Amino acid sequence: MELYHLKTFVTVAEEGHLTRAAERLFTSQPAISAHIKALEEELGVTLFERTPKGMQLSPAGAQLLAQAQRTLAAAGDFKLAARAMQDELMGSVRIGLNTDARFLRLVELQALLGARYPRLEVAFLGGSTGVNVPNLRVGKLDAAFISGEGDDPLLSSQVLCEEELVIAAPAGLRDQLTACDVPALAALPWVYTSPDCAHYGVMRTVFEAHCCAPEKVVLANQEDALRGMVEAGVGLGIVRRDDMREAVAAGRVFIVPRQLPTVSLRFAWLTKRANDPVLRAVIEAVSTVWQLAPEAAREAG
Amino acid sequence: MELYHLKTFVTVAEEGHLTRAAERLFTSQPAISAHIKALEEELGVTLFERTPKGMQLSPAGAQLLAQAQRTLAAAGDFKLAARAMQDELMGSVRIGLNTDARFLRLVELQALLGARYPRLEVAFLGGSTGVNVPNLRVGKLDAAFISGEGDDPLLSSQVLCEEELVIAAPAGLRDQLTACDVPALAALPWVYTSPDCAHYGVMRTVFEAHCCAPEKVVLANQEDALRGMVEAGVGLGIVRRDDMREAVAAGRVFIVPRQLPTVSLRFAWLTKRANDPVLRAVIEAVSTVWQLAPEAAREAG
DNA sequence: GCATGGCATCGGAAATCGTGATGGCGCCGA
DNA sequence: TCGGCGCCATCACGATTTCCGATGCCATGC
Repeated sequence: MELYHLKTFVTVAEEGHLTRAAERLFTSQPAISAHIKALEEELGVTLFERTPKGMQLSPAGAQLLAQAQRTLAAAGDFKLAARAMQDELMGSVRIGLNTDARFLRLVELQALLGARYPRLEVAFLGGSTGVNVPNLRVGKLDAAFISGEGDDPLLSSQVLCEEELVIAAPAGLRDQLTACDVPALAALPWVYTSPDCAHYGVMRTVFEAHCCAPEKVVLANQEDALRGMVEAGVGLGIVRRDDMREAVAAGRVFIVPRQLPTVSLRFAWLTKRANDPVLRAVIEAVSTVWQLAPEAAREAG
Repeated sequence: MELYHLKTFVTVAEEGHLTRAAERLFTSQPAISAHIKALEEELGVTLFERTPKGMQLSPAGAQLLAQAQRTLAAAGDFKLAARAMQDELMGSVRIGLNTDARFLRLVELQALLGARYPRLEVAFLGGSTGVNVPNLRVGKLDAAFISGEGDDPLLSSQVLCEEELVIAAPAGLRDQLTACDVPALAALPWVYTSPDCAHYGVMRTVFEAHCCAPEKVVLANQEDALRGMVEAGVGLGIVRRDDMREAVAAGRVFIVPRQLPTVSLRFAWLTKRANDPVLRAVIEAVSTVWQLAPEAAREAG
């Protein structure tokens, strides 16, 4: 028993004639005659009384008609639902964060994704560059914001902006900071990040160029934790300039006048998953939010 | 899109492998691969993600799975319902009556039909032999009780019993009925029936044999009406003997001691509909109630 | 009595479906 | 690192099903 049997059954019941039903179904009368016959034989029930005027539903056929229509309706719903979602992007995407939401423009990204793809489930998972990269590799994340060069061979990424880094110092240390040369800075207490963070690389670069190492006091893996400690007077730290504006204006912190190399904020994903339409949509949305041309996406070095 | 596509879809979703699904469906792996492919192409939706471990439902496929199962369930219900009623007698039958229910053993007949065929709708429609026969011919009745010879060429019938008829007279006429010869009877007032009633034929036969005609007073088409009029003293009438026992015992009526020919009570139907299973079942039930051998059914003369 | 309209049946053509073999692709263990 | 393995996609061919046109039968209506 197949759907076309049921379709024929219902049509014949509605039309009352094999001939008319055949016209409505764009086929021949013998064909639907065979459909009805096959259905009746399979079910062991005579569905119609054959009269000289046409096909009249038997009592059993009348009872079964409703269920046949229900079945066809269910099939129609199925098809309709499928058609409705044929172009719609579905699924879920897990995006790793490496810094605060405002800087990453998450609200705008979420708004854009929500408007374009209402059935897409987006999860923003807090973290850091250091944890995001391995999570990408093992599939715990689908995409992530990272800072640095993006030189992982398995990852692709696009640059969103250059982060301007500065050395921030607590106001309480201003007296000890008469000279701003590197060795003097190294002698002061530092709040440092984990080695897998791009800021750590910047710090290391600066000090290694002068063959000295900073005085490490405490490790803060999370950016806001590091910033809080700097503001609280624990020590110096490397932060994004715009992240410190408020504290600088309030006088709790000052910026050491020394130029640092910038690091790239990137949006990264597993190269081999680049063809996933969900991923492509997210990348496209990120590009839009950061006002990049779509071709700005580039393979990782 | 056919049911087997949906069946394959659901099975693959449940098994997670084309190969296993193929085993469960007793077919080959390329076959169901083609099913899935055809379904996906028709719907424009990828239902599965192909992984090295097998087939994993895509988000769209997961959403559609439930509706596919609903459709299959509806189809299964349809089949089940059909199978359940494949041997069960259904439909409706209209049976014409020509006399009182007790004499026709309607309670027993109804009980038997109800027990054997719970889905059969039975309608007993009051009437008389005279109206039942044309109603049978035009299809207003499916079967009927009639009295007489059943010589209609379109009808078949079986004899249920012989009705013993008597001439009943009101007690008030006893004085005038000293002689019981036919001419004397003809001179008395008669309650007569319509010409299409078998009793009328009996009356006519009796009087025509003696070349005289009864004094007609009033026509009573319905048996109980005739009986009531006889009891009320309106005139003589021809009735079934056992129908008058009560009135005779009560002294309201007496029986004229004259032998009358009997008429046959028959159960009749349209010959060309004799193969209708519903009709056959009803005929069989009537035979049972009247304790006839099934082969007692005979063609009309 | 003939024309009409309805369904059932039949034989051949056409499309469909199923099968077995084959190939590509990841994964895993040696 | 390299076969072996499991899995799915594809192909060509054979078998089955399906469809069509023609025909026949039957009941009805004019």
